[in-house]
Amino acid sequence: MGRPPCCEKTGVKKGPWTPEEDIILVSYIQEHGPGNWRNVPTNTGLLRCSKSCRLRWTNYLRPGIKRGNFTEHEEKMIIHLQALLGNRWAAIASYLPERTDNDIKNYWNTHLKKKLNKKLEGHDENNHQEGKSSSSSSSQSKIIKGQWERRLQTDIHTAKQALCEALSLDTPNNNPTPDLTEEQQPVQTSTSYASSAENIAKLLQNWMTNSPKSSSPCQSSNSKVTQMSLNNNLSIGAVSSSSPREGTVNVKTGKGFQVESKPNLPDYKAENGNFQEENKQNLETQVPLTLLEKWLLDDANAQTQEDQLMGIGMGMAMGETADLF
DNA sequence: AATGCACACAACCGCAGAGAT
DNA sequence: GATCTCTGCGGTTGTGTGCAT
Repeated sequence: MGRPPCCEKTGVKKGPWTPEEDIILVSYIQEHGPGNWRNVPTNTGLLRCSKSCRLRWTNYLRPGIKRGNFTEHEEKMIIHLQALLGNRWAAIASYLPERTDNDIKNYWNTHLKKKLNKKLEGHDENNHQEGKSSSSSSSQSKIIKGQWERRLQTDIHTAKQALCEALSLDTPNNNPTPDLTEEQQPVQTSTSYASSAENIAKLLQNWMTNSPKSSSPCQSSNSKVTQMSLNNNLSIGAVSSSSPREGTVNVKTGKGFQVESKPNLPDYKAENGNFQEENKQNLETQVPLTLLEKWLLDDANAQTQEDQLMGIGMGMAMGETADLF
């Protein structure tokens, strides 16, 4: 049974999103809430694949996303979590609620991987210089591999401790990014979506009134700059809420948000039923965090869980990441 | 000034999981 | 249980930008 494509391949626009498309998408989601992505292109008139709409929303338009440079602390967390979890970017992202998995993945691929490789190469060179016994790269790799297996047993505890420290230092709501200016800092409010919704409303108003001439598709650099500012505007004041709202939403699937959707577009106040993706994220960030913390702290289960860990993150020697710092 | 290259990031693609029917 | 549909995830690609030559 062949799986049907998520959308018709013909007549589907690809490439960078224009601000106009963003506005359309955001306003639609304001009205109907995120979900039912299959209907989004038809209902909005966007010539985009449903998946593209979802991706655009979850990665860039969704409230609560922090963009810009990763802090040193975030970097540490990513490295440790990657060592623990492997390339499970969504899981890693759940510990950094303001970052998307795509962002983390990109950052890993472009920055951290190189950084680690450099570190590892430095290790290799040191090994060459220190011990001339390793005459070939293959024998060295065997040694490294053997070392890794042994070191895993000891370093896993170090990694646990490091991650534990990282987690204790970096609770999302009380750790403003030190590298960012005040303007760049996401505004932390208790009214999670309300403020961001207002910003979206402002954005919509400004865009409608100020840029009627820009309705032509703007590509290249202008488009990018506009998109960035748009994203920033949308993100302001949309940091994770203080506590997950209780409700009837299926947390796992995120479904059920339509129930309380408001038909009136101009009302951008947060509705309980809308933006449950946000709620879902909050919930998901809490649950695995608890589990991990439990895992970190539960030495009694250490051996069993280390066995489980052997199955993940095999590509990364834990000790190597610990050595980074 | 023109060209080429490397890098960073946004977006796409295909697969898998899970719920609904 | 089989099939359909939707969503999420991870890998990969495409494109814009900045820098070096």
